[in-house]
Amino acid sequence: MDLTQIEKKWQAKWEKDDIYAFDKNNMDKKYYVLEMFSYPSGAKLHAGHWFNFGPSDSFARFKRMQGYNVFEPMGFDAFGLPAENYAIKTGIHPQDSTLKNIDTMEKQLKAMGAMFNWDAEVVTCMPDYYKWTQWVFLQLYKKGLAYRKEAPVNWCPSCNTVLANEQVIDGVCERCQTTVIRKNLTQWFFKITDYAEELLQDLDKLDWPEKTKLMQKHWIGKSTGGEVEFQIVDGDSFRVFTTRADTLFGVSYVVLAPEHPLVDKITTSEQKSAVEEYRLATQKTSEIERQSTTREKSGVFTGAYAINPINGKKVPIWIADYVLFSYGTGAVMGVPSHDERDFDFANKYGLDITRVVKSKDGSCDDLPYCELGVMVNSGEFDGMTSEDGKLAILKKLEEMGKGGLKTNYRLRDWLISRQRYWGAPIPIIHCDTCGEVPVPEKDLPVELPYDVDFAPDGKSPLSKHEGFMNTVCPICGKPARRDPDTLDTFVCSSWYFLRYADNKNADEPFNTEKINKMLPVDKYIGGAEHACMHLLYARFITKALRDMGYLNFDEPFTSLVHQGLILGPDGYKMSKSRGNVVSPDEFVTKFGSDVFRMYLMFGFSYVEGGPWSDDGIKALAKYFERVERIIDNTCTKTNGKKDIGAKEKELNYVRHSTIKKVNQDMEVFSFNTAIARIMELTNAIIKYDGDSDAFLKEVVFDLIDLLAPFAPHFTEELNERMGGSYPILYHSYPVADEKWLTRDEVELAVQLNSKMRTRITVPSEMGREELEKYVLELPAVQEILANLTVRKVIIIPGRLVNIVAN
RNA sequence: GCGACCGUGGCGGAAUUGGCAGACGCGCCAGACUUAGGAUCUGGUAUCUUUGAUGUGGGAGUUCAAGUCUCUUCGGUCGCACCA
Repeated sequence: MDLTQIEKKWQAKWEKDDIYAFDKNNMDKKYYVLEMFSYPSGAKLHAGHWFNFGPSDSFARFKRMQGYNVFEPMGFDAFGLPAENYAIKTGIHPQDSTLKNIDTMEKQLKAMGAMFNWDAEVVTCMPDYYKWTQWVFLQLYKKGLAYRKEAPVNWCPSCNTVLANEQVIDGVCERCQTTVIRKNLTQWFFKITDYAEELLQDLDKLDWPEKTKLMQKHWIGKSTGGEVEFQIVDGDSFRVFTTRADTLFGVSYVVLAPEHPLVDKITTSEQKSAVEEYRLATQKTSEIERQSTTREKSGVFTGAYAINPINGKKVPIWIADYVLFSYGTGAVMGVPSHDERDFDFANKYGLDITRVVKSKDGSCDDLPYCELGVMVNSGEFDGMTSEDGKLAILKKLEEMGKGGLKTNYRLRDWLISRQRYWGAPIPIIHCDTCGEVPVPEKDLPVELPYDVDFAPDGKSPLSKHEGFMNTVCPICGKPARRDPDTLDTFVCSSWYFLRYADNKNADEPFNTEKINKMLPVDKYIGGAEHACMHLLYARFITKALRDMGYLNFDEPFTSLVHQGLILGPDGYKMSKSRGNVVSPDEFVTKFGSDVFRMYLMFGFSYVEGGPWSDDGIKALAKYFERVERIIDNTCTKTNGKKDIGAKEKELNYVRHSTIKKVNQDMEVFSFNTAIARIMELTNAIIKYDGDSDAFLKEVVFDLIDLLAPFAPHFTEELNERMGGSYPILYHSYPVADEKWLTRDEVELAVQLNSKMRTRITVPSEMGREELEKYVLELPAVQEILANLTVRKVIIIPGRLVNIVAN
């Protein structure tokens, strides 16, 4: 069979007959399968794209054959840095390269033969889409969930531009090797932290991989503790966050993050130069480095002192880079006796170390002692346990107006502005009179101009485009300037799954009633690298829109599956720079898309992925030929016998156990084992040498139906030869008949002291006692047990009998 | 550094969730058919000193029973907030 030929033939027919059409009137059985849309970076799809889309499409087909009304849309996440960098390098405009890439990728995706609903397509860089991305921004802005503040960015002093983290290699700019510093710029943020608690709580509702939920949980990073206010001698006050208020009496110094605004105010003239030098050095250090616990601690004394509110003790104020301004209050208290990090720090700089907690059983007297225990040297709190002491101290501080209980999250607000060209413009106008003014919704979209100089020179590219920048204030009508920044592409991708359901709507981003029926997504499929960012942002936007009444569900993705990564043949991630990118095209041309797709599904665990190898692909081509031979042989058989004898019974057992297993495996994306089962059924059909032709025909029909989601074109062709109804996609997926799954006899393993001794075959309905007696009386067992006393017999029905004896 | 995950034949990978380790396939070996074979079919294929013993990165533990649970150790992969 010429597979590439029949693929073209069936694709044309399927398109003509519109067999994938989603039935908007049958919402009761809707099933929304969504693969994370792709970024049109390279010109072509690589094997990894196929590994994402092929198997998940097979899953969608499986659901369709189970009778669901399947919606499987596709689109492109088209804004972003790579297109812009490519443009800077080559001069090709991001819009041109992106649209061209989308065009090629669409063609390739169509050639795959997936059941995508192309009429629902979404492309994020088109004005009819980003208009609504801007709308989302405005709604959050109105709700007080979007705001501006200063924030540090990676800055290359030589290129004069903001760098993405991935453009910073070992602390230097990837383009010019200049040391990258951290610089404060005014940036837009979304207040995702307002939803921290709900984002955390609702994880329990989700059918997601446990590890992903755990990662989000950690990312949100809830910790309950308290805040303590320290008064600076002759100055302001500041608060520290701590989870160990019970150690408050042991504070021997406090530390501010080097970026803390108070540092300038409090630093004494003698310490000025040392502090300045330290702050400059900190600018060059990344947060990941700063948090490293193995790195030697460093810090500088500011010359100022603060008062510990609990005991009035005067302690020095230091700055140190292990304190992050972005977490907690940007200040911590140093308790060397009960914290490893503080202990090292105090030893290095000769600070006091006072023990204030003892182990409960007096067993451990070493410092630092980081466990909970019993409080000592803590005045009125002596003798309290750490657990009680924490609360008691915080309660007292609260009475004094110097602190209290506080829950802290590691989650930070989402920085959404980018000083880049290739993104959705931020729909805000800055007016000298009226200040920050949102663009009226009727004026959306704020269109991204084409003729922009996006060479990096220290400013947002849009700020240099006078035609774009100059506008009038919607409130007072005076000349005003547009915001020159664009939105993070994660904003575009945090609501696209809503637009799919209503992508042609010109009046609103989506119709509430429509999406309430279509959403949430029933099965979301994509890479695990999105565990924290995209998946968290999409959850946040969904909840924010819900609170504004635009939709009525709490979570966007009910069930989530991560596919693994297909690595290059060398075992490394595929990348152009390594030159290990595997293109599917030559394999698709040679073997056909069905063979290629099924090879990906059979040769790798879907969740694990692994290094590419084309060793097994021929095997799948051969397998297709074997199946084709079976069909052709079966077609020539004509007798109508359906008698079920021993041979038929055996084949029927394999048939129904295969069906059962395949159905189970498909649900959990265990495609490789599903295919292995189908191969076993194939082998059993080949071995069958009975003469009940009509029965055999039934089994063969089941075989091609089972295969249909994996090899849609091939099975459609075979189905036609067999005279089955068209299209095979509308057949119902085989369902196991339990009555054929019980066998008359079962084989059991017989073990002595857990070691395999022999195997026996017994009637499957044999009871425990009868079985025990039977086994013990077997001559082979008698022989083994010659000089032994039986202590116990363990029977696992259908599996084994273990005789414990000595 | 922090967090998550993984480690099973020559290879890709299974193992009903604590119950016969190595399903299915590749590769390899032998045979059949053949002028021919990179086609097809049949059989074999964890290791060893093979009446038996050993074996799931290494070491310990729990259990009648451990690839699976616990501890420890080594190695690898992914994420860490401006790549998407």
